[in-house]
Amino acid sequence: MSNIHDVAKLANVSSMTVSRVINGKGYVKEQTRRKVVEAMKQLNYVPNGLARSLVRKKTHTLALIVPDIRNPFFTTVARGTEDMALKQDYRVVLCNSDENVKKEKHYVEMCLSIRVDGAIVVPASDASKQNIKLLTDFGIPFVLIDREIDGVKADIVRGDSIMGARQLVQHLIDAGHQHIAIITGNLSTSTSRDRLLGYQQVLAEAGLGFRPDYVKESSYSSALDPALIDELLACSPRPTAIFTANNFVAVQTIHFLRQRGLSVPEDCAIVTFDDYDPLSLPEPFLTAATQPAYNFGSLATQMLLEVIDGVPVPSPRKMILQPEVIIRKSSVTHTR
Amino acid sequence: MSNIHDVAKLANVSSMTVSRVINGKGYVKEQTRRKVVEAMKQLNYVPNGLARSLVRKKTHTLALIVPDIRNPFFTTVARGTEDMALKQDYRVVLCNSDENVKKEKHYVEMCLSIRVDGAIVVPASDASKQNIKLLTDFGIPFVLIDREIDGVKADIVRGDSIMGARQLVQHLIDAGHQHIAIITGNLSTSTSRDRLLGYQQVLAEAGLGFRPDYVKESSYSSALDPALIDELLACSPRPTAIFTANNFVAVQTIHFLRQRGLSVPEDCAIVTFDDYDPLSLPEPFLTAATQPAYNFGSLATQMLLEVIDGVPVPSPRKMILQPEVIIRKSSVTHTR
DNA sequence: GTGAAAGCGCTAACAT
DNA sequence: ATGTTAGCGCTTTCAC
Repeated sequence: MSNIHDVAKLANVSSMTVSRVINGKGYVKEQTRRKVVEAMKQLNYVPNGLARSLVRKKTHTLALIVPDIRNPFFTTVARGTEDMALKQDYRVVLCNSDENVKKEKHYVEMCLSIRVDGAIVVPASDASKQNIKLLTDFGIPFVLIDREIDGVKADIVRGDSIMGARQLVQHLIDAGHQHIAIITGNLSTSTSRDRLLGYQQVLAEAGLGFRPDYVKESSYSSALDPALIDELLACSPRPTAIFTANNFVAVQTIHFLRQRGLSVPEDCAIVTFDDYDPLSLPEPFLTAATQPAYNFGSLATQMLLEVIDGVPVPSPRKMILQPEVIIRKSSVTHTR
Repeated sequence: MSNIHDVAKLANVSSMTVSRVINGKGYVKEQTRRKVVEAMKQLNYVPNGLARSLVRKKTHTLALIVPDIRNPFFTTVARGTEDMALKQDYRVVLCNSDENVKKEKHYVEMCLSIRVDGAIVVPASDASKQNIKLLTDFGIPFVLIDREIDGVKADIVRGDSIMGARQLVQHLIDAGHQHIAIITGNLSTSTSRDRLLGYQQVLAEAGLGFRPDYVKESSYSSALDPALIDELLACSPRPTAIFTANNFVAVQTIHFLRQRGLSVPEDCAIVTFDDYDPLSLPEPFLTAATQPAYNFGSLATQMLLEVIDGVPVPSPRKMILQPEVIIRKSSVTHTR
């Protein structure tokens, strides 16, 4: 692989002139320029990005750290990020934390090592605080997506989990449900806490009272423990509806309910946060509070690039996008 | 951000000694080592990966180029790749070609510029040949996944599309279907051609004869044109079953059929290649030839790293994994 | 318009 | 066991 000196030699100029041609700045006589371009072609020259980044102190690389790339929600976030980044000539290194703060730390350290220009992070949990601090300490600009971190002031793009939860639970109450359970995600994430909060608020407002045994904590990404379902079913009275933390939990909940001979929505209605991805269902079934995942990604990237480019903006900036509740069969018993 | 010289100065040693400590090779007196480690901590020192890669001519970075990160199949491939790469201390830059050879080229050029150590590619189409040639020209090791390219000899991990197609179509014939249509992916991909081939083979063997008007070409990732469905329905006799190119096409086909008042499988059975991702369906519906996507990713990465490490292996190596056909409701009319 | 020198932060190779 | 020198491939700065 040839380098800038090879090109310079072949074109009978200095490497500085070649550099000017590559970057299109500084004065170069048209004739010289052509000689150089010709030499570059002949040698199949591709500038070495490493060397360039080293001297310029700019890598044109962003990191996107998400908890689970298999979740369609984050995949869509990734597309939003990638499209926006590409548009502004940045590349994105995709990192998968597995909802694991330690793995997340590994990736943050990688970010430092390869000198990314900025990071977009969906924090694994509140304990991600230490990882965020690393970014701060090293002066790497970042934007959070989806989840706030307790005690961290940072730019963020997220949904309104309280509001989404309120609407979903209100919908159940309107449909006549009085015994509504909830399966939350890991409560060390802000979205889980907010969804629980919205649930509690609406129950209280409806005078339905809060039953701790109707609340089960699970996780957004890992396997749902069927024992939780059994515990809920053993409650008296048995819940007639469940609000699940996200698409993933919903699917598994339905699965376990059916396994136990219960049908949805007749025996138990289900509402959830986050839709399936559009590709997945021939016939959408789940009542869901859907979020504009693609926009989460593209907006966060836009915000990040503004910070990187030194655009003067107030800090921290919080963009809170409203979910849209879509009523489907999983929560509607009677045909209208 | 401090550099190796700062550390050296603080520890009262040369930067070479610091380098030895960082890399844990060469002799360093324990006492010196401790001084250096102390200095590194104090300065929050993180070695500059760019400089290191530049001199070592090794980036410990792989590129994974896939046609669509939103397709669960490729997402799972990505996880397999990432997990295996991480295990061997490589990072993965994820690139999305959008089934678009031009965008793919952009990413290949990026690979050259950032000097990735190797690439894993699901080629967008046969026209990806030129992009593959770029990699070859610059001596960048690569492994293909899923799709062969006409006239390119390269390491590859892929499924057996012919066999999968054969089994799916045979299943339909066994169920009594005589009029079986097919909606293929873009025929400039080898998998599409192979699936069509398997379809034709089995029809011929069953003496059913091949009807060109039963064959429609679509695409794996982009929107299905409903006109294709109308054309199929207008055939005489009307097909009683359709073999679709992949999960994506299947879902859209079912959607359009239902829109036209036909039910699946009663009015028209559906079989397809590639399953949904496990997260997506509370109640799996589609009869599918499923492929071990995670293994595609991890095996390909393993092969690639062997090449990079100069392990002597025969070349090209082809790993062809068998699909598993799972019969579900979309193709079974009668309860047994 | 073009070039020479210096240096980005690191390590390989050769001292000592 | 540690240091010195040179150079990876590029750009910044200043000179001509």
